[in-house]
Amino acid sequence: MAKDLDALRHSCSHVMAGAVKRLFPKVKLGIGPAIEDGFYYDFDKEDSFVPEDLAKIEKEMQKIIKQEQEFKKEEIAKKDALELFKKESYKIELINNLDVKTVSIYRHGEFVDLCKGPHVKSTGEIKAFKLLSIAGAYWHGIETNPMLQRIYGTCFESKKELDSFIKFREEAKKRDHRRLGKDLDLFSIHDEAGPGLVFYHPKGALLRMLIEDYVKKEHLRRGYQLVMGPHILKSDIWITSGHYEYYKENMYIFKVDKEEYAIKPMNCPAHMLIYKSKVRSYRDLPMRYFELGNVHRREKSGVLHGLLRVRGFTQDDAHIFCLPSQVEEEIKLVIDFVMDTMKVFGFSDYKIGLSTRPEKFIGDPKIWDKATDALKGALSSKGMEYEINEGEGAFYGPKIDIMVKDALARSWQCATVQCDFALPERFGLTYTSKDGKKERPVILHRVILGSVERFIGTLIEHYAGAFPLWLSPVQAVVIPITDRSHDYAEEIFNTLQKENIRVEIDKRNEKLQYKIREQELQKTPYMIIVGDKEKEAGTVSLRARKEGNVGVVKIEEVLGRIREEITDRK
RNA sequence: GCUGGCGUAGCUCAAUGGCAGAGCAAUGGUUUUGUAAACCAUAGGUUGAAGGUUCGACUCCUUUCGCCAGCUCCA
Repeated sequence: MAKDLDALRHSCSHVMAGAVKRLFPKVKLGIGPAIEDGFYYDFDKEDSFVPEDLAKIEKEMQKIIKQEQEFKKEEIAKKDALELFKKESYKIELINNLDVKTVSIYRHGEFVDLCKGPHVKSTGEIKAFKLLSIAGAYWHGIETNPMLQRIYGTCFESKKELDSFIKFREEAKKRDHRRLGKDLDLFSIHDEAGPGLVFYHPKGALLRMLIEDYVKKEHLRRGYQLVMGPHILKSDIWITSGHYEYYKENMYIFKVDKEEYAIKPMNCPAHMLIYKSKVRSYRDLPMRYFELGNVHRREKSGVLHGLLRVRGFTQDDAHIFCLPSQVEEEIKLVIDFVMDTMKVFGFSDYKIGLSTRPEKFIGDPKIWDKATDALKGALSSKGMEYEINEGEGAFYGPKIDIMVKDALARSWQCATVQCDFALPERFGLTYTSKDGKKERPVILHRVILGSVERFIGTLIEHYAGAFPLWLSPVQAVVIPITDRSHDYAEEIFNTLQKENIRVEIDKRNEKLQYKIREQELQKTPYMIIVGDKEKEAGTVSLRARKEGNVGVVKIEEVLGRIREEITDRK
């Protein structure tokens, strides 16, 4: 079924290109594939498309669809294709790069495109489509190539599916963490202080603390040791680590008293130095150093995105020093750790990628193969499905990436495990083996959440701001109805606070409805409403997020309910 | 960084070359309220910044900073 949908979308992209060609005959065609949520087509056009053009193009597409033009495939000789597309320089380039004698082309109406298909039978089969946006995109996705104009669209088998897709996008927009971050007063980012630098407001800082506390405890429980390094290190260290050569563009470097320092973009060197501070035995391994390491990277301005892509962030970073024979077992433990953690935070939708040796690499290819096999072995022993990203590994070792999907169905990398053959070499790390020889340990870099910032961003979108009770910055609000019940409300407030429940009291001179509305918008899990009746009977009126009015209960009941919900998380 | 769009009060937006405005929020009052927005009043602005065109610029032009949608890169 998915294949049919791809053909439909791909056909729709041809129809769009046909319409664009009719309206703007001078444009040159790039490529136009089906993608996960629809399709796009890249065009080279002198002046840029404007949003109004999308409506015009859609109208023209409707005409083509109405005419029920047949998609016709032809196999033609390469030289004939070169002649046919002689005005389409991008197509010429594609044809020249094909190592074949004949190429296939598809026609509908007057439009013809180099294409291997498949397509639907007729343009009339396209029932529900919509053009979504215009954006720039490099030819072949290479930064140094000319930038073409890409029109994104989507297409479904029915109007109903299209409508629900559009609706999903609107819903997703509402839970944008940047919007919710402001509405829920969690964090802010200030131009005047620097883009990509996050300020945590009291509720955001509390949320972060809760996450970090959990993560720290889990690491200690799983045999990691907590370490800490400084925020600035001399450039010499970055020369040793290789970052100075490979990563300088992204580093904040400065001079003090003729000595050059850099703000750390990564935590590795500190952990290397701690390892190196002593002679290590094979008996010590594996050693697992963990740090909530705050790093700064000068990311390109165009890539910054709320909390999901920032310039200063905190990684739940660990380096595992181990024997080559321990790699697979350690990776299995990391995968377990990741899966357990994702479950605790409520994520179930993720995708795993395994990146293999790139063209430029360091180390012995045999060790690479062994490490890659260890990664594969760990994944398959866990019965996990993964995609292989051929040649996408870092120059220093292969890696596993675990992506979590956000509300806009964008995948964000959270957890990653990377083998590293470079750093032990560069820092001259050794351990003494059984037979008394100096050997190199293998290093695994790994993060579980990835960056705390990014993780909070995805959490906000995942829960649409309605965090589970254990993560809610404010767990309950006591709302007195009139000032006659202020004393009683305070009594209740104190009772909850004594139980370590994060509670607030709203004594403002406002109507009950008004206060409730505000707390609903703040996604507060529990509202404890007290008026004359409750005061009289020694009860409270409980209102729960999602459920609405629960009714009149004893405060002990509320406490029990909250305690249970908090311990439920694991 | 690149392509395109956008930048007006704390927030959401209006004013298309001719007196910068509304709703919400804030503040002061009135109201003592029963499960998603009571009422009145007050205050709030070098229209992101700098320069230019013009009798006159939120509006047009240049530069710059930032944001947004993508591309490239990435935790």
